[in-house]
Amino acid sequence: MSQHRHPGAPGRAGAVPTLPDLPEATVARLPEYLRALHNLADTGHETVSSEGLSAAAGVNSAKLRKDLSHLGSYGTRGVGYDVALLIEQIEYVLGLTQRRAVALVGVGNLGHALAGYDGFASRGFRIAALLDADASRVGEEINGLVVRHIDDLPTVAAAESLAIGVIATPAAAAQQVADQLVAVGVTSILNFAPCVLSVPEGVDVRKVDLAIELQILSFHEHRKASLTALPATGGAALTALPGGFAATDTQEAIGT
Amino acid sequence: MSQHRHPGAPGRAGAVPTLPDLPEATVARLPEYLRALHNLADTGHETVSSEGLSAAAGVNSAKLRKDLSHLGSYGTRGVGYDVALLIEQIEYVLGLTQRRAVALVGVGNLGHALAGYDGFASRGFRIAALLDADASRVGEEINGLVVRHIDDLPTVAAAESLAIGVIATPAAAAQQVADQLVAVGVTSILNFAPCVLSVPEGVDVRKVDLAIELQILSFHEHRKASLTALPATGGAALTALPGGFAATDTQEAIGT
DNA sequence: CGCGATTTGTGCACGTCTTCACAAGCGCCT
DNA sequence: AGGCGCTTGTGAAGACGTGCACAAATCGCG
Repeated sequence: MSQHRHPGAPGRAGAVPTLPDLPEATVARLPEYLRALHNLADTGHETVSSEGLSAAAGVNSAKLRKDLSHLGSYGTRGVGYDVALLIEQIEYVLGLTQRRAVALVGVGNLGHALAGYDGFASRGFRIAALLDADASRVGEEINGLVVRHIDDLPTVAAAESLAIGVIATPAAAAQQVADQLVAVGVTSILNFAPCVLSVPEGVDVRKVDLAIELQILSFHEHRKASLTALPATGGAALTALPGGFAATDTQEAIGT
Repeated sequence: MSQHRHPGAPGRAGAVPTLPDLPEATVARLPEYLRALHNLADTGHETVSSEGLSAAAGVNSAKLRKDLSHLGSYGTRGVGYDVALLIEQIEYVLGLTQRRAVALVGVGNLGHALAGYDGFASRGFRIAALLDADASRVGEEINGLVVRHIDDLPTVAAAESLAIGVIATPAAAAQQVADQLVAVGVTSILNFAPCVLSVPEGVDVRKVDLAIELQILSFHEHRKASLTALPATGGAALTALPGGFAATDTQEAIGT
């Protein structure tokens, strides 16, 4: 029937089924689709159209179809996508068929919350160890897990198949922790510390910086404010501006 | 001297100094530059080259120069950028010259951590209120702030100039909270709940989903694993594959 | 059995982002 | 004063991502 073939293995019939190498943008959206699909499955839907799924995931429907087509997806024209099948496929592509072990380093304010966050457990991950450098925190029990000292990392890595690490330490400690993680074979790091990590090639780092997100929002606030204020106040708004670049720039323009 | 003009106000001489409308990608990087610059300032640097700053921020130096040029930046050729001046400019563009008030809704696991996170305070924000719908949490004191009931939101908004809200509730409550925030005039929302929010036009929403970040890393893990495994095992790897799409696809290819 | 309604998958054009490479500008040294 | 080395700012090209619009495919119904 369907002559479907992966984009990743185009010509060679019977070629090894390497993962199609998806565009990064697509990969970043797949988890969102997955979440929406689980919701749909829980509410009894068996199939869903690209229109319906894209609405649930908050994206354009054409984009969704293109994304799914990249993974050689099985929709049926005139009907839509089989929810269960699509879940299975996306979970396979994302490597979620096995529950991945994650080491969480840094049990401070944020690390504490992460340790208790159900979202990790419910979406394919298992916190295999809580680690901290602070001896006074070692031994503390959080959510059924005991905090161990960071020096136990090699032991933990030996006992578990540990590929992913989460860094929730202060920025000053992050690089050292990253080095330790890499040393025991971790090849993916989720970094919550506000700093740049340098890691060897082959190691993936994703960064989440809560303050940065707010600062981006702040920019848009600033922009919205300046847009709505100016048409009303006209040139008078000039005097309200801080010294920075805008004033300099503007003064030159006026001086001409 | 410098005939500099904002891209945002191209032709009109003496035009109102609207913010240059920066590319979204640039906006997302400015906070990172800002953080790097603060580090440099703290370590006594007065100027920095694009090479140096880009290294500290973890980006390409050409990209950094282009980003900075977008905001009509003042570097000096042969020397570099004045650290203090650049900080001032970026902070102005990001709207951080005023300390912005933020309402944090949802004081569960994550909200608790966010309430205690210094990064907000140290980077231009002030948590103006902690709110929760759970009456048993109301009255609790976190980091010097008392948790108030979500119904007090209008009161809070009236007392403060409140433009930014952070949602750290369970997904089920997020949409309702978003509506309430919008109703009191919030125009930027940072959403930690794993769901899509629908908001009126003019309201910005940024989403942070911790599990999604891990799932993206998981994909890369999966990919790395399949890349290193296949050349060694060859076609035998076929039998090791899960039932999902790969098997279906492959079996068809084999069956032919 | 054929037709129309519906929905997927995708070619194409457009816009955005990235990167290279280099001219223009600046300071320093002689 | 002049030249030299360094660094910025930017034009142009290419890679990437997006969205439209439509042909191809499937189902259900008469």
